[in-house]
Amino acid sequence: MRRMTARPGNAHQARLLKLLRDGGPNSRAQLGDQVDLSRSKLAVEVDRLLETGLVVADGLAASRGGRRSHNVRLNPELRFLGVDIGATSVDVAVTNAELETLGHLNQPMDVREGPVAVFEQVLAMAAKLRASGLAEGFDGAGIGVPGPVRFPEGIPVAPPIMPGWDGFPVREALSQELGCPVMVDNDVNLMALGEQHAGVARTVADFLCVKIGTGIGCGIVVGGEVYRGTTGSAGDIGHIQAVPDGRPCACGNRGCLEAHFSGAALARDATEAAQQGLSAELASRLETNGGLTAVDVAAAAAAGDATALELIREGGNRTGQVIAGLVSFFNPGLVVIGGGVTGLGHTLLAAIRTQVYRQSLPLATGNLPIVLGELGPTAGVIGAARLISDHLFSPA
Amino acid sequence: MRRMTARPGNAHQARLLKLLRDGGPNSRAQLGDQVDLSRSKLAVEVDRLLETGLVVADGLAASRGGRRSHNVRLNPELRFLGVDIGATSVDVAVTNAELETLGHLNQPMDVREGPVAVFEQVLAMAAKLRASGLAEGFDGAGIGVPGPVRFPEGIPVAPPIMPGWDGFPVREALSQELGCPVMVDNDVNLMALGEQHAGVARTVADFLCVKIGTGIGCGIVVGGEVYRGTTGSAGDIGHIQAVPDGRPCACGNRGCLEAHFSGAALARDATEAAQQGLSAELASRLETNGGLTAVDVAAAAAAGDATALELIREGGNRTGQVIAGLVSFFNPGLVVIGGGVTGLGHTLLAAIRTQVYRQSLPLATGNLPIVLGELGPTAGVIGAARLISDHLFSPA
DNA sequence: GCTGCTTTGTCCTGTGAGTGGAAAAAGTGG
DNA sequence: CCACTTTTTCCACTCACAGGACAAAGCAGC
Repeated sequence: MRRMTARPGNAHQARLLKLLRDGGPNSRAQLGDQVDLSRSKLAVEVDRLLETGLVVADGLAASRGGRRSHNVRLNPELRFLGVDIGATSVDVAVTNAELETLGHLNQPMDVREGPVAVFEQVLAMAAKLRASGLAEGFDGAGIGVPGPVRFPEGIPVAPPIMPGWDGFPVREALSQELGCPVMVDNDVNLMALGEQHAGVARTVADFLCVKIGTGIGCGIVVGGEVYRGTTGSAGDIGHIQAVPDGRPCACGNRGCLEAHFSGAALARDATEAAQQGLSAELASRLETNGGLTAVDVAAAAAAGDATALELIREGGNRTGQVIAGLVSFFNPGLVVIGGGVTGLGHTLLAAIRTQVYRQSLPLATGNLPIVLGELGPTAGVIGAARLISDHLFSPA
Repeated sequence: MRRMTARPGNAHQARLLKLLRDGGPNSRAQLGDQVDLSRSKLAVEVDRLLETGLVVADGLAASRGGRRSHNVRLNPELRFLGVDIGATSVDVAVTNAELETLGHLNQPMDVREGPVAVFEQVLAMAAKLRASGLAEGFDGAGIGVPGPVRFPEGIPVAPPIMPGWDGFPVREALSQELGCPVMVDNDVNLMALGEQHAGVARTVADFLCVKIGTGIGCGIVVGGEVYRGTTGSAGDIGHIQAVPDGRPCACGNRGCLEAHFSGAALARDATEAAQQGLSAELASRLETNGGLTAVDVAAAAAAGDATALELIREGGNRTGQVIAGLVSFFNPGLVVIGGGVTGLGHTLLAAIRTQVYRQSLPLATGNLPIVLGELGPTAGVIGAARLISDHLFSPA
């Protein structure tokens, strides 16, 4: 199949495409109920979309009491590629134009190997998905990287945990390789987009999405739009001071949140505890696996290990303290917690909630849900697909 | 003069009004250069604005090499009222439609006397300004109050420092009394608007405006628009924890920024220091005035008093620490410091800068000016006038 | 003061977006 | 088969707006 290259010709068409993306197949009459256009105008725009091939006819709709309406839907052959590059693993997924995941691969990988090696692997994974018959090609791709991005150009800037990526033209390079439009963003922003599109944040205009993985970051959504800050580093909360004169951090300061709680810090603290003989559970795991990760701590906690629980609780307290500050400042309508350590589950959530509800003022917390993300590891790739579809479904 | 009641009939007219407000008298030709409209269309819209009386002819412009163009300007008889209610004083100013301050009054006053008493005084001040010939009436008024506001309705909600105001229909009541449209907002947001309109933030889309007065608050501007949060309490940074297990705060927690540094806290600490004999300078001022305020501390610091300087420096450090966190999170293009304690000047600013530049990452601070507000005590009233003019100069 | 050139303002017509009514087409339930 | 509903198409009409033609006004040089 030839890849689609069409873009909506005006704001009405863009609106219709997004309705079809978010609401699935729809009758012309139903579409008419949702947009404020006359029937005649709507018919014209739908016809034009059909001509471009972005939208196809899809049989007759159920009757609403009279003549049955003709259904339309986004072309089911459209394919988006969602890529979520984490610090220690990569997720690649294929979606249709309605952003339903058709296939999903996950592989361990170290970002520090640099963009060339990483993208070789990403392209191989994409090829594998294509080979399995899920796609003949891609109409667009969204890429998430674990660091700040100069968004308009799609270029990582000064990423602390991924040296070698600074200034690498990710968007340009991948667009070339994949032969389709590409958008690049911070992985945390994509998680926020994912939860907004298909997760817990569907109905909230202003929310925060805190991702606790190898590092800690925060997606900020203002009025339904991701806010990226002046230089693309908004939401970089890992280096907010959580403990005065606390642990030294890679950034050169002391007491950064990330130095006290994150996947990496948790693994380090757990190993330390195991070596000091504070926890038999952790020690045995350390021996078996030759190392500890956040997953081990989660398992130990689930098994009732007091040390593991305490580590989680303390980390949650630190995180909650920082989030409490952000809540006072930003007054969001929702806080989503996600990322690798969500396995720590309700122990973590409870600690965070306790801090926030205690420290922030009632007006800000009164009606503020603090919840775990709904999409888990797929939030990133769905967000990535959403990113590129938002781009492609906007007037050229 | 009969008050104007007209509003722009469409987005073009709104655009033109704002150009005339921000750029002063302008020729039709110049306006044409700034908006993307054909000359014919422009002429029609300008004529309609002339008909409404919002805009008047203003002679001939200088020649640009050919026929001289006709100038137009906002009706010079339009008057806006800007009211900035602080915790301990009230500012009232009259502006023309170009938001130039024509008259300004300031009076001490305690908000805790409640809305009825306060507005009695505000109305008296407005009447005084009117009586001095500056205005025959008002076409709109903007009101700033020192606490969170449910913005669409113009009603204070759960304001900690102004009991008795909760739920008082400020907008409705004042609109009745003044006989003109009224908009109400948090005083910090208005300061941000003021600095954006006529101060240091004219060219910045995303910035923070930290006001340190009796309390501490922060105006947030995202993409040129004030962000107010889900319940109107965004920017309420006074109760972010600055010192773990620090001083008890009126809100019930410990270590809130406001408990450690603010006009009130500074006065308290200075008094304590004077009583303990730590500073002769402060002690003598305490004796003379029967009490100390932030102004005394500023004066003592200017006179070189070590204790006063240390108080300011410590407060600046605390504030800087909190701001550093906000900078990491929000990645603004500018931070403005304002409010009553700006008298503390560069000692304070230096302390804040040190903290922020040390604690936040280079990508966020690399090109981040941290400056004092340019407008001082007039920022609030100018912001108030700007608020109501933005409202009135938008399509009905 | 006259002449050629530039800019500004006005008038007028053409175009394309969009609305809303009428009528035809396609169903449903009795 | 009939009365009624919904969907779709068709068409005439309105309105916003662009852009060209032309007149008015001003400048600079002679």
